[in-house]
Amino acid sequence: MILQLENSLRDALRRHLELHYAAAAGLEIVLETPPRAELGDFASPLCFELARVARRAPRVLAQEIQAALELPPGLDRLEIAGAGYLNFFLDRPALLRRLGFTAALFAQPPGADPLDALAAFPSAPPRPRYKAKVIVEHTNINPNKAAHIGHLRNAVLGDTLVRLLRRRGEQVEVQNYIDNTGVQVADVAAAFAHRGALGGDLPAPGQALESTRNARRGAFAAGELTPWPHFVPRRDSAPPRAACSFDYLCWDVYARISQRYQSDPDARPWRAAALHAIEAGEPPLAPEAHLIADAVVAAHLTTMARINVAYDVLPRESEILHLNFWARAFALLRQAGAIRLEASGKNAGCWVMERPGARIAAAGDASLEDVAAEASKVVVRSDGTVTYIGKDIAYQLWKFGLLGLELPCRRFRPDSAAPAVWMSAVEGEPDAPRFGHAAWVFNVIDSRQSDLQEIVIAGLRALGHEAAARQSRHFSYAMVALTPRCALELGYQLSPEDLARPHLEVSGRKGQGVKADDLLDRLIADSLAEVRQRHAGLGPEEQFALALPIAVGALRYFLLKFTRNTVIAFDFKDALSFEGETGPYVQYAAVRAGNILRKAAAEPGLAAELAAPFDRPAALDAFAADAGLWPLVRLAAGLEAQLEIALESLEPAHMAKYAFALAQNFNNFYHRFAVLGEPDAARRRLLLMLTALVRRQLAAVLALLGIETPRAM
RNA sequence: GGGCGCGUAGCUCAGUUGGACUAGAGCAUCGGCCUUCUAAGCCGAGGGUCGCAGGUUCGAAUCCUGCCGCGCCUACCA
Repeated sequence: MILQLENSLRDALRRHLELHYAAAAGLEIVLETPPRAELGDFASPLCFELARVARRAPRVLAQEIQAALELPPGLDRLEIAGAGYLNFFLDRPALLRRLGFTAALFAQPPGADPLDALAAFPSAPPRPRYKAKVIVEHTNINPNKAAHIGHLRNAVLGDTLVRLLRRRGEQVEVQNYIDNTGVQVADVAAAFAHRGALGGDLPAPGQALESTRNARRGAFAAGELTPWPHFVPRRDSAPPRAACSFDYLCWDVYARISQRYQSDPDARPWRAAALHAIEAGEPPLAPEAHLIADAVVAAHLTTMARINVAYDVLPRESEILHLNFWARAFALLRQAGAIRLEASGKNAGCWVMERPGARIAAAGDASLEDVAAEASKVVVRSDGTVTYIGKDIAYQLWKFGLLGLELPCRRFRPDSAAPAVWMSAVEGEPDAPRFGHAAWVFNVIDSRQSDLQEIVIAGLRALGHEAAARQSRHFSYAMVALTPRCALELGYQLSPEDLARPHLEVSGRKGQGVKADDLLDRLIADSLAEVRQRHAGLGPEEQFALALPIAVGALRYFLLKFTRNTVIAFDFKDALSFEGETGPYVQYAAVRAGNILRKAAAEPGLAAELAAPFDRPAALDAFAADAGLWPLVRLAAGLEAQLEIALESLEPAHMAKYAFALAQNFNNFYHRFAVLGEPDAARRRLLLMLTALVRRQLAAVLALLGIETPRAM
């Protein structure tokens, strides 16, 4: 609502400047929200900027503009403040009408939840910017072990980006790339293959998978676990997650084989042999590796479903290789001269690509050859196998439809409770959608890989795909690390240097890190304990249904409130908090607003009043002029404008901050105004309409963050 | 060595792309508020040389330069 007015005001200002101030050409029209509501609804410091080029005093220019500017409809007046600020005031009663303040609130069949009626209120129409398919690639967890908090940050950021884009009306395809032929899967497959030498009582992978599955099914059938996707223990007799989760089992297997490589040089060839067997499709290791990877993928999808993250398609690396995506890309790269076969130096025998913008530094003791080698990246190893860079260039080309190949797909686990998702396959199903062919691509990958992402984009450029290179975005974010305190809490041994560090990187190889499902389980246990205290009268199922969205809300908000390039130093104390700047705080505000509305709808006299439109213009004007109430209206109506800022800066944290600010303002309102106790009927009606507006916007912004609004808290 | 990022209250972080007398939140600490639409809340207090030094300009936490400190990357791993 506000966004449309803001845009029309910006257009009016631009036209006015073009017409009257030749010097203003190319000047950006900056509109911001004034620090205090009495200063107006939009402010522009453009006269200061204009003063510089027009060589006249800002205040004089402001007065000229004030006298001559024709305000677009919906705006009431323009005031000058300070040294030359332009402060614009909305036609506030008109905005209230557009926001539905005079419409009937609850005209609906009896028995329905009155809050459902809020969906009928006007909201801004979608305004897509890209006007073409957008691919967002996220999650991308190596399918060899359970997901940890670092993976959660990726998935939550990616999923929220998708939600923001879709809300703006963009056509988005969500891809989750599965590296099922890489070193990490090979390591776990090798561990199973050498389980005799590894010691312990590890069964064959198929058997291990079957036994964890049976353990889970048995516990579920016995009523000890909640249904998919959470599988949370209902009783103390329920098996721990580690006993019935194949990805947990693999977590330990991976840690064991990694340690074995460290301590036993004789074990190291296992890895290369496994990689070779997987690539050649040799049984039994290759089919076992596929079994392991697909089972772990299924576990990851379940984990992500717990926090409302879903995908459209899962392209697997095995198809990138076997369907000759790489072979095609390799031919294209050679043809274009983008890669060359190195004849000498440390990369002799490799196909390499120049690092973009690489400069030969004046190196101290490094030889010239080494310095040159550092400026180039290996795309094909001397043994003829392709590196990540090569595969990713092929994948990126396919995303843009530039490879000339289609990716056949089959339904992944169509018989499971999970939502439908497609997975690449050598032979696809005929009714599979046509994936790829996007105009914009966002790769959600942590900032440690920004170097590689730049090289991939340089690869597109080297092939002459300038537009695709420009429209490839590395949506980067900093890693999740552990505070030393948290690492100690988890029982890890730390060196004195580690203890002094601000944060510690998690190491999957050492089996270190906080597993995603463990964290969620703790959050659910904590929120369930709260719910039991507050809603002792509810049955266990209902209590659980309330506790779930609160736990998920806490987790998603925690991961979203940090801006992307802030390293999250993970600490249980902060992550498990439900107070202050948290998801549950925002949910609580929404629930409180809903409670007022439900109570209003339950009072027969009031409900009848609310079912009719509101016709008291004088009361509406007085309400619009109330300086104590307007800031909340202004803030609540600004959702779309905030969405634009969040998308412009690709910063989901901006949306999280907005959600918190709105909740905070509403909580303040909640304490200052007794809505249902308001004696003046007309004013009570308007306070209720404001409550309805805020409830609607809070639920909407929470949904954008992938957080549900619980029915009660 | 080079590249990228960071340095703001005791702690964890925001800061609308250079703007508005007083740099904002949350946590922690201290003090108040439940007979009222749920206290997962509200109100208040203390706490800051925005790493340091220069520069650019009407105006700098924000831009430029140089230092200091920290993190990540700089593999024929991804």
